[in-house]
Amino acid sequence: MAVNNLVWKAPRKEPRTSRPKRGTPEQTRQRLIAAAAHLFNRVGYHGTDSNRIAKEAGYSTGTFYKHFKDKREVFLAAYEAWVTAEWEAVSAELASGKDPEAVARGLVLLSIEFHTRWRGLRASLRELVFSDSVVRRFYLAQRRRQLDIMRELRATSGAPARSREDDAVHLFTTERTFDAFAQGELRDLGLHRKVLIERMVQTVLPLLAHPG
Amino acid sequence: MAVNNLVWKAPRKEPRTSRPKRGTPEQTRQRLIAAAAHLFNRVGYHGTDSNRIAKEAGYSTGTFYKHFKDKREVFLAAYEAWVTAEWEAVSAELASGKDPEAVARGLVLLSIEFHTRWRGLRASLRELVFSDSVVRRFYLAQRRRQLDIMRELRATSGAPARSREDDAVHLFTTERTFDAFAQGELRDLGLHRKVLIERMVQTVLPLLAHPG
Amino acid sequence: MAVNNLVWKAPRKEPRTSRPKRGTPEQTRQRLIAAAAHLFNRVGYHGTDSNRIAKEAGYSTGTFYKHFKDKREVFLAAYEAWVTAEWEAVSAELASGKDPEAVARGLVLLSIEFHTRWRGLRASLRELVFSDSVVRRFYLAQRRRQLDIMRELRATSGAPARSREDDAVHLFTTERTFDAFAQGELRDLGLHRKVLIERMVQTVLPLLAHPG
Amino acid sequence: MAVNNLVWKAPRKEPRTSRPKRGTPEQTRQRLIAAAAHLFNRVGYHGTDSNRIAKEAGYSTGTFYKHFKDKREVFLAAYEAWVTAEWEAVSAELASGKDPEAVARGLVLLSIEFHTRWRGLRASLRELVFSDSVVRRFYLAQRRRQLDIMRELRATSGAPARSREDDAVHLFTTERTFDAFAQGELRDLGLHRKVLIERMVQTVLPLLAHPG
DNA sequence: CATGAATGAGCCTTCATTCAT
DNA sequence: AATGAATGAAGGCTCATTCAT
Repeated sequence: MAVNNLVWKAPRKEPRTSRPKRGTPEQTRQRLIAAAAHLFNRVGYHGTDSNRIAKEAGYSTGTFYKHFKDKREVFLAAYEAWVTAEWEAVSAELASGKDPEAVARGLVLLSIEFHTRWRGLRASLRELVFSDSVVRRFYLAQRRRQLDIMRELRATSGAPARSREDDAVHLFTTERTFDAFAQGELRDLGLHRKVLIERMVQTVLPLLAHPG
Repeated sequence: MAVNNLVWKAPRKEPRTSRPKRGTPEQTRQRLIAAAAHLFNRVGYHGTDSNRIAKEAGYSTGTFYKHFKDKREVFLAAYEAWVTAEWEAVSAELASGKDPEAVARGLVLLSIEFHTRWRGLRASLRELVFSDSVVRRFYLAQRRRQLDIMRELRATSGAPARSREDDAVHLFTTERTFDAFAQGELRDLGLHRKVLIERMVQTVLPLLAHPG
Repeated sequence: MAVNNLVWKAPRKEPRTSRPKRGTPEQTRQRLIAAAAHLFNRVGYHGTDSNRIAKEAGYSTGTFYKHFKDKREVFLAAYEAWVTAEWEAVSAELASGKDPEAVARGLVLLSIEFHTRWRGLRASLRELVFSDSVVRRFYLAQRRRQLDIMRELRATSGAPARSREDDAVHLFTTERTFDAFAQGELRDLGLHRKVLIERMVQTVLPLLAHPG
Repeated sequence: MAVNNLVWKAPRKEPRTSRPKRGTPEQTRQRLIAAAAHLFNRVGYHGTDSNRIAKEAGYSTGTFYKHFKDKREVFLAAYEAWVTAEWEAVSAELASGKDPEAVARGLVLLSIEFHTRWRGLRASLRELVFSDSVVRRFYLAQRRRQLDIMRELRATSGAPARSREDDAVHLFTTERTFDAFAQGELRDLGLHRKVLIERMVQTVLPLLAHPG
């Protein structure tokens, strides 16, 4: 429950293929974000062009710029939507009342799904964090928040305290591994999905479980 | 020492500024690669262009295209140079004869240094692996090689065998963590360098040490 | 009159300089074609570039590419506009009701005028027909049509039938001779315009006149 | 016999594929011309690059520019070589002592062969005549000469005098028709080679035959 | 004479963004 | 609020030509 107010903002589910016209500004905005996310995930940030986003959402070029200052702004909005959606899913899983291992497994599967769904965005994110200071600031804010949440989570679950550094390594590890799932590196590298999922479950478990 | 022939190709260190003229094609090529690496590391792959790389190396536009089909090709050459250099440094460290923990610490520090030196290249690499199938293939080849080497390494050192999946998680973890060092995320996230280095040393150690 | 539906498409005459803004796409397209024709006629296909065409039409670089895939595409559009305009003029002349010799003379003068107006385009056309297979296909389609029309024309006028080969030689002869007029070869070679026109009239006449 | 000194300059036959090195300057020059002609005929003037010509001839870039001021200069040299070779062949045919119709047929076949062998050069020629004043002057000089020769030819053969304009139309007709042979337009337009050759023979005959 | 590395003007094309309607 | 035509800076790449060796 505590987790719920960790979420920035209520998400809106939007179909991302239909071509609607005329709605509230907020609807328009959401449709544009959905279209942008869709394209970013298919061809990456640099492979997407803003006119295309508008068209894909069923709007004209100009409308796009009525709602977003520039391309980076949709990117951040899409990024935020993803983080929001993921944390909501995580909250739900944590509140599910299942036993720790089941929850850990649930979280792992959920993460894989999210990373897969948002893979293009993530692939671009890392470069933009490097090359674009605004994206960088935004990203770091999310990151700091995640570390805070993890600490809180452990406190809530009764798991033993860990250093912020350990939490960071945990985040880095899972992030990178889930990316590997999402990008299809596993198959390419001859790794077994099942085995790797098990490792991840064991990595996540200590965060949730009361000590032995 | 077995590791030595794991190295792809001898690297050439080259100055990267000044205004050279009339060199061997190989010299020119190396200067262009060095300039490209320099620029990629400063502003990322999408932040530079081939004309800029040529000028940075002290050559004109056309010279660049005498040596590389396109920007991607220098990128891959720079990437390869980095991988080569890193594996040479790793080999040297492994052959140093120091005790396992010292070697592990050496490897961690060395990795941090390399990741820092090549941070822009790495930041771009991840996106290109996603968006460019040629880069992807190249990257996967390197990756497969790294997993093979790790297995061999452990066999040589007498460390207990581990699944390929465990090795992969290890690579993912260190890769992402060293990136965090390189990109300066630590300071931004309020993490302590020393502590994190210690964690990494403990992560690397099992690869080198005899059990017990 | 049968000839009228041999015409591909209605032409649009458009001014070619000034600085237009906000037109219908079709207007813009026509202005670009007109500017392209103008430039091609002045400096040939290889003597211009798309940016220059756009500027000449009063638009910016990007606008050109909104309307044409590349330079070749405007070239073909301009070529088509010329063929269309010429056939319309030919139709009008044939429907004029004048006596055969007057019509023949009218056709010759008209052809000279058209070849002169479109000389640069024609000069480039021959090379492009050789070097560019798309232009070649387009050109051959026009040519085949011309041969068909000539046969039909003769049938209509009651002139005696001729082999397709004779028609082809006729086309080749007039084409090349009118080009010579257009390119100013006559003066350069010390030939008399009047005399040459007479020869051409005599060449065209058999196509129109009843025998005897 | 008069025809022989109508020829500008003795031709040199050169293999155009081998890659020889070191010879007299004249040999080098001829090899370069041969290579240039070969390339022009394959891909046209604008499709050929000077470095490629040099390489094809077995020389380096610089050598090319030692022998020719620029690309246009080799083009003109190749053009001249072709005209020379053709007139030599024509002379030989005229001096063969065959009856007029056989000679006319011989000339037609020979022309078709030459136009075919030099088709790319010819395709480019027309555009360059339009766009390049130097080429234009060169071309006109050849043309004037051809008209002079024709007049002389008729005088020699005893054929009836014709106006220079008629000769010009003759040249235009044959030139364009032979180009059509060379470029393969016949097949594309559904014309019969045999028939067309016969027409050409009949066109050429009046130049050679005594009246009556 | 010959070499071939180097030059750089110039053309082609894309795409983020603006603005008149 | 929405439209979409238009913009033009920014790259990508080629190729005729030069020049140091």
